[in-house]
Amino acid sequence: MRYPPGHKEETRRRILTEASALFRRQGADATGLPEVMKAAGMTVGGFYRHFDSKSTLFREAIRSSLQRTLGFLRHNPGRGRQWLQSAAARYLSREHLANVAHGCPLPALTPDIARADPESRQVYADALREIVDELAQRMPEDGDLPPRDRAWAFIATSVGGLMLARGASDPELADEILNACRQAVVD
Amino acid sequence: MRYPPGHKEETRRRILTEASALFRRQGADATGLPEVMKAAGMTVGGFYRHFDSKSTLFREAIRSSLQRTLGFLRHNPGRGRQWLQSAAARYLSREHLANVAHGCPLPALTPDIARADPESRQVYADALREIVDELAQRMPEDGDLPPRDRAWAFIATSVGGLMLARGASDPELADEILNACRQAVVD
DNA sequence: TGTACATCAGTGAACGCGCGTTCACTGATGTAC
DNA sequence: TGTACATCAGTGAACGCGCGTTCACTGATGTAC
Repeated sequence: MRYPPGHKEETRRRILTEASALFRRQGADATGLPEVMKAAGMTVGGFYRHFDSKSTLFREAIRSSLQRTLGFLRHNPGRGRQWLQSAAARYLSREHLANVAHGCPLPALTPDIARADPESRQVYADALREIVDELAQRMPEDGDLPPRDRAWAFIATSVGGLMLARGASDPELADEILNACRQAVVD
Repeated sequence: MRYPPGHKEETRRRILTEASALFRRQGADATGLPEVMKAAGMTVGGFYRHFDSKSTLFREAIRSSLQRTLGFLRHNPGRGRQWLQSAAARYLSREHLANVAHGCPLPALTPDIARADPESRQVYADALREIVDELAQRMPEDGDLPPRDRAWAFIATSVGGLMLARGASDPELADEILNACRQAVVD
């Protein structure tokens, strides 16, 4: 072969990274393959050496970005109330609000996923289960509800809050939403 | 004129209704004007007698569907814990889960709105303020946080929970999310 | 060591298609005189 | 009362454009003998 070993894998990874960012920023339908390939430093013809179709690319982008989110959760040390507070502060921050392209895919892409093919939704459901399992273990002991249910509520409030704040044109309104949700998730 | 009085307004309303449903079901980018006009029983050429552009249509669809959601909130009688319980039971139900086209636009379209033009985001922000005002008045007295903050958390958990549940391909997983959020929002 | 051929990641033009928007036209009714 | 013209919601073909996908080709390297 005329390329060093690992070259193809590296190219595939680069396409996936760029596509994943563009999908989150613009939505899946508004992002064209020519644009993705240009961002990866190639022309569009080469795409099909790496992926079967645009929907396969979307599926793999979901998979890799959700695994990245899971990685962040696992990397954040500790548990209990303190862990929750720190996780919420990071997730519901102005930085995360502004950084759609490299942030959690859930607030940016969940509606696109809900409209996607069954295989993509399966990838999403599997990753969501891993995320809720991880969170359930980190939940504080107190509370009437089982940890897993509190974990779901934490995810829903965080994802919903960040997403709603991103829609608001007014930064003050966005801040108000982020602050309220940050306080609510730690009780 | 060759059409009875009110005919044009009625046509405009019909286009808006159909567009609003299609946007929620398929996303704004995946919904074409020919499709919208066909759903309204017309051909595409007539569209521009009623709206300036597709983005204007999107903006008006957001406005009308968010006003509808606000209408449902206002119509639901009572306040306090009971009101919250009943609102959550309706919002986080299997019926609402399955009925994307005629349900609340927030879980279906917020990412599309976040990517839209400033005018559309302004319409969204204004409606969101009306919704949180309405909810804050209905919140139970108890709790450490101000009613408005609890209202934001209620919205975020409800919208986030419904959206996340819609993404899951597995109905059991979806039910688990809905149940957990329903219990969490009433404390 | 030299030569012929195979491999295959990537190029770039081409395909059919549906998009948002424009526009000349239709035809039923209202208005002017 | 009758006729000529204006109005305007809606039609349907056309426009330029970018999409997802295909495909003949390139050219550097590996392999066979």
